[in-house]
Amino acid sequence: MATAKTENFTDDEIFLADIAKALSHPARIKIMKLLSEMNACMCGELVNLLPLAQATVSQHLKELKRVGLIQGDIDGPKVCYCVNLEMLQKVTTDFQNYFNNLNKGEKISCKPKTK
Amino acid sequence: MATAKTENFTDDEIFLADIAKALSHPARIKIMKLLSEMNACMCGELVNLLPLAQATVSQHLKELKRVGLIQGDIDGPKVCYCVNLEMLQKVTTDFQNYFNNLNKGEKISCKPKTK
DNA sequence: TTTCTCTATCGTATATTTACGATGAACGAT
DNA sequence: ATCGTTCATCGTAAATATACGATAGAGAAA
Repeated sequence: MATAKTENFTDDEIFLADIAKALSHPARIKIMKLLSEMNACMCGELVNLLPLAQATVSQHLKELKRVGLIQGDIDGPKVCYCVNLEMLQKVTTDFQNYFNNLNKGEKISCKPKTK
Repeated sequence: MATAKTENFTDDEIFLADIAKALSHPARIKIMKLLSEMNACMCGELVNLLPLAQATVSQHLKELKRVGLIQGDIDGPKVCYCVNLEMLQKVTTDFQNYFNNLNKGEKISCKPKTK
């Protein structure tokens, strides 16, 4: 026992945390929804559907692109964004496994006296 | 069309983003795992299992408590932390629904020319 | 070519996050 | 009462995130 202390986090832990970070803003949660509903969507359309300036939307898109959740195709002056299906499925199963394992181990909780 | 623009985000979007934020650090991903594996755990044990100072671990625990993913019971000078099962199950199904809906809408992706 | 549209990036301001040492409060044990 | 243990909080420094206006570049359209 008492291993770690200087030991770093695992790749899995870092991956899950990074995806969670990419989804840690309501705008990015919504962008994912919008992109999936519309199949694909220009950046400008997203700007119209969000209460944010164009530069800000572009930044959020960049963060989602960073982790691979979406991709953007240049189409003339426009950019067509869409969900990256492969990554989405990996993320879906990875989080499902993570949450299911958390549920598994737990049988007894602490006393109700929550601090 | 082109509704929104000043419209705020929905409660659902804010909730998912907030949970994602709580899980957006490897230490917090790991703390959830450790608490579920050990059923319940003193703060000091977590400190020994993480490459972080006691004050920092306490901060991470606070963030997880903030969104209700864990709870802590005072037991004399110690505090016994554990996963909040009800919240965990809500979060599990909420994220499952979110990801499944994202997968549903998508059939066609953009051209491969990812920018 | 000039102009227009679309989007990424720059610059910047503000707020939040992360991390740690130090301190203090709560409690058990002596 | 005093001491040791456990943990939260304070103070603080550095890094990161969020937001926007302004600008620049890449094409389409004229």
